Amino acid sequence: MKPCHTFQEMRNSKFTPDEITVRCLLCAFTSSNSYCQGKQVHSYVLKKGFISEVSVCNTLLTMYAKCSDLSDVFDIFEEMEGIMDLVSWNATMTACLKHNHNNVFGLLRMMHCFDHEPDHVTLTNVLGACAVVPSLDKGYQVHCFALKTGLETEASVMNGLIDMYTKCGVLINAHKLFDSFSDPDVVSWSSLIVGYAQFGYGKEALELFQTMRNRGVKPNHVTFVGVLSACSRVGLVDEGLHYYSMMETEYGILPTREHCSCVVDLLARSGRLKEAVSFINQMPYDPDIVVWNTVLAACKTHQNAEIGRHAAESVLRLDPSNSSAHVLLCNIYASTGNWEDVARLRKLMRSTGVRKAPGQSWIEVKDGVHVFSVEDRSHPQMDEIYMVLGDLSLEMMEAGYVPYGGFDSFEVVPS
DNA sequence: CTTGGCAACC
Repeated sequence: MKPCHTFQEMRNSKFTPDEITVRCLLCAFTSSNSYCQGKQVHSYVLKKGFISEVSVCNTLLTMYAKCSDLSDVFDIFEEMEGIMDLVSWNATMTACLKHNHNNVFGLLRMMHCFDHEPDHVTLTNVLGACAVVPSLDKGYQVHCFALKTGLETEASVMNGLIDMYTKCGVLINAHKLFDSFSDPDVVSWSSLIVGYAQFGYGKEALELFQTMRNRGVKPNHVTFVGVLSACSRVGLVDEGLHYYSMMETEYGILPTREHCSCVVDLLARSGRLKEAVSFINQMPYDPDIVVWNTVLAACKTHQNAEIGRHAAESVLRLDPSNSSAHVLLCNIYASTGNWEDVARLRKLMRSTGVRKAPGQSWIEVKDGVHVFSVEDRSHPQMDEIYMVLGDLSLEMMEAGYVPYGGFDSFEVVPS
């Protein structure tokens, strides 16, 4: 029986729907992602005057956050002045975080002005926002607040802190916090494993995975993404393939698209390019741009023109304006002396106006964000920055560092 | 019967 039919039947009966009925309906439409039906309930809510009920508004906020965009969420939120409670603030923050809107900190300041005290849901959201920037400065402030209020003991806050420190690259803090946690769950373990894997500590990640299993915590699909990428980073290809099959046979977890991408990365990065392509051909998903880009990058490293050409052409079929695939394909044609195709591709790029998007990086210093892009020398302290950069580059080379892609792509001073 | 299925490949 569908919720809308039950609702219709109820309206024809002697029972009158109340705000609880409405909330249940909204929950149902939120989980089935039914925007149109959710909107109809919204109209009903307005007609029957339930809009003055704060819990109904909160459920509306959640429904729009899941089924629509932020403008619908803010429309409701702005109409709620005077009746909003802690849940309203939290639901709106969750919506901002979900839609990558950078207003979580603004909402935190606003809720403070409205005399609402943050709870563990608020802190979990704010920590999530610290992790995406990422901002260690703000993260430390939230950590202090969590200690002061005792919210640190809350599992979601603890996991949020572990994830925040991981994303900020301070694995020591993440691990310390993890050790102080009496009862780490699958999320805590996975955050740490993924963190170690991402920063290149594959061995440590795999050791953590082993300890986790020994302690009887059941890994899930996210844990395995971490495990597979850990294997990929340190070149443990056969171990990675072993974990990939273990995932299904021992834990009954069916591989998602992410797991398949990890296996492609695992094979391609180590130079087993043919196997990577045959894995792509037999995996249960249509290959997307991510997997072909992975293969393409690996072909560049391992100097494989034949598969590289296939990968680049596949990327361009899915995204005809992909500039880096154009450039790499050009290089592949050139490396095999295929000058006709080089000329053809260069002409095509000029006529379609495909240009390489400039790379950007940024760093947060105190309360300002400093942005840098290629060949941009507009920063007021540029001379000092390049002096330090030059020293660092020398030190790195003396230590034996060879940049990815070789020295020809390594520029100390822009031309 | 109102906020959280938190953590994820390049």
